[in-house]
Amino acid sequence: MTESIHKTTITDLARELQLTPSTVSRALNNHPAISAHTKQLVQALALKRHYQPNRIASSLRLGHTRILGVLIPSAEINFFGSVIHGIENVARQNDYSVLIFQSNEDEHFEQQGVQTFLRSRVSCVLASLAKETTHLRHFTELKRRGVPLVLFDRVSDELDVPSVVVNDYQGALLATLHLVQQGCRRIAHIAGQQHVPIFHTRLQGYYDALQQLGLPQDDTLVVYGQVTIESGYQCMRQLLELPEPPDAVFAVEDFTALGAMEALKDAGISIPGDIAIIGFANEAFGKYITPSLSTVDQQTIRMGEEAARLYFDYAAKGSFYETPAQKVVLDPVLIYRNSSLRLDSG
Amino acid sequence: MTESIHKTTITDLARELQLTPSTVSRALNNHPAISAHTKQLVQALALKRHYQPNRIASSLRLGHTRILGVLIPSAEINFFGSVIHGIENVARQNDYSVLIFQSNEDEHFEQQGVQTFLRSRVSCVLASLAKETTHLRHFTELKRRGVPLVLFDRVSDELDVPSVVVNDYQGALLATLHLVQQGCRRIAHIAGQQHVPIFHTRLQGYYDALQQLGLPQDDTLVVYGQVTIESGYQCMRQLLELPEPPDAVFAVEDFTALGAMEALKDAGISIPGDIAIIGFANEAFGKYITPSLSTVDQQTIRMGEEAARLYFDYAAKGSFYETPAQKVVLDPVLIYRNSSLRLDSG
DNA sequence: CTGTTAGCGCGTTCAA
DNA sequence: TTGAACGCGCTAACAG
Repeated sequence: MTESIHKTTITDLARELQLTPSTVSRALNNHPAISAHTKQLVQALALKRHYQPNRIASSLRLGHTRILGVLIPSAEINFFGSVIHGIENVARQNDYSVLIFQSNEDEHFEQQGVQTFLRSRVSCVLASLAKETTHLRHFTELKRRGVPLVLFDRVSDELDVPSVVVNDYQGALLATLHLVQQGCRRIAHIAGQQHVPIFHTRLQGYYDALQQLGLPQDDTLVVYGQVTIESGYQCMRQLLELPEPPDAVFAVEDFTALGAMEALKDAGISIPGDIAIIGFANEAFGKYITPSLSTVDQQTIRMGEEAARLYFDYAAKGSFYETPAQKVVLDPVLIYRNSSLRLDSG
Repeated sequence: MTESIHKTTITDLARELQLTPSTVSRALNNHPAISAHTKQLVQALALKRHYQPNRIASSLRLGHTRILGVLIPSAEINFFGSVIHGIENVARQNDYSVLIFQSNEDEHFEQQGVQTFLRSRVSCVLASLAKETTHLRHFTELKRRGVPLVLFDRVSDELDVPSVVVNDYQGALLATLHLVQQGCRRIAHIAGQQHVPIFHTRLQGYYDALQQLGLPQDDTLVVYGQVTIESGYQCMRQLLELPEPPDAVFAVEDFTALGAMEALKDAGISIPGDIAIIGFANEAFGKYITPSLSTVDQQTIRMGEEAARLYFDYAAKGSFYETPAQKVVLDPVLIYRNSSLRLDSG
């Protein structure tokens, strides 16, 4: 289709310069055994003829594509958009390209994605698992074939491959400590479903922070929600009905925090004066609501950069699967905003 | 690198079945001239040997790659993440893949992106121009070479190629009409920099709506801002100081609207009771602020889908550049939320 | 219905 | 320092 325009090849250049394709190829790739004169000649003509090397032919010959296959649940989710941003920037610096495939949280699509990457002969697959993924065969298949695989964010411990995640535990710890530092003493936690690993981890971080500070652990201060705005609202109402309500709330993520804030506003309770609030994830809206929402940033761009770097580091060292799989754990970053700042110094 | 595992080829399959590679190829591609028996035989063995067709070889032979090259300013911007989402979904349905390149708003990177796509021999380029792009040579080059090019959102009229944009004019018109429909009569507009086409268009839509309704055009009700939260705040203050302040504000986009809302809150003016507000762009935060922000949705996912479809439609019809370039103009969709709803029926 | 032949464009032996 | 020859894996034209 639509292939009327003739594309210049090294053969064309060779013919015009009375050389062989091999020499032209070498000259273009800056091979040491080619005279400076010839190189100049070839490169000048290549420019003049608008020569563009055919990567397909080159890939076929070389056996690899310089393409990173990125498998994500959805590009529409901000988190993954940022990760793509990070990956693509590092890829570009290494003269690699990025192929995108969305699983749309469907295991079947995920398998299809792996297959597409296999067929495209990508140099590496960077993946974040779909929520509903139960079987990991398609990923072990990649490994079996020697295709480098790096996991990020939604990882699996069963798969023994390099990965990068954010330290949820530490994020929860820091968030809780921060509230105490602001003078709060009865810190509540609106938790998520405990079968989801990250939500469970955040609860642990919350508990351990209290323990580290010698604060009592009051189980009435922990309520379990559904990780939605509405659920955050309900959970907050529940906390307000306590005989001794909290003076601060650490919400498992920002939407929950938002719901909690709405409940407080409706009840005429001041934030952070009466009750301080902190969320988790640094969603885009947090900066714009009133009061602005303190939260824990998950370093999404860096996550993408690190994932890509993991591949390049291994590739530089030689083979990918002969080194033990490195697990990069990113430190989350506290974002101090008005919903939790009671003192002047954050 | 890391290529120890042997990959099955059609030749391997052919040898094992005492056939020729051509027959195997045809069987796998479901060629009509192959017996059902042979097809079954081949396909069974392909499965058994975990055969994955080599797309590189196929592309080299066929002369095209079934890859869409997507050039965007940044994957971190929500808008473009959604567009990618739309593009990838349509691409996948057609058994195409999506290659991503970010210009990071830099013309030099943009050129580099086009070059990468040229070398990768993508089947089509879908692009949204970088803000600072002045020269269009790299794009005309694509056209010159017969590589299909579809522009979306940030398009250029100089380039005579298919494109898809959202109807900003109509969005502004609808937004203004909506405010009037809610009983407002003195509608103000916080405008953007008029050298930016979309901002200028929105102003026109605003003017024309007033004219259509026979409302007076009061130039003191139009203030020009910088399209930031702070600027929105200042512009709103300016409007409040008028001898006859407005009873509604159409802001050129959501961040401006947000700033305006903050100014109103600080002044103790009720939204929408005293002054109704509507923004533009349907940014993620609008749903979550109080009151929730009415706005104009730009149909980002559909924009991606339509852009991809534009290519597939042309490709199906034959050659890309022999048909006049179609300009798809998407109808924006009004999102009615609390910042503008004074009546029960939206 | 299947086999034979050839070539897509490139990079890499081996030879000179 | 350059050339000749070959093959990566696949598909399409031509034969039979």
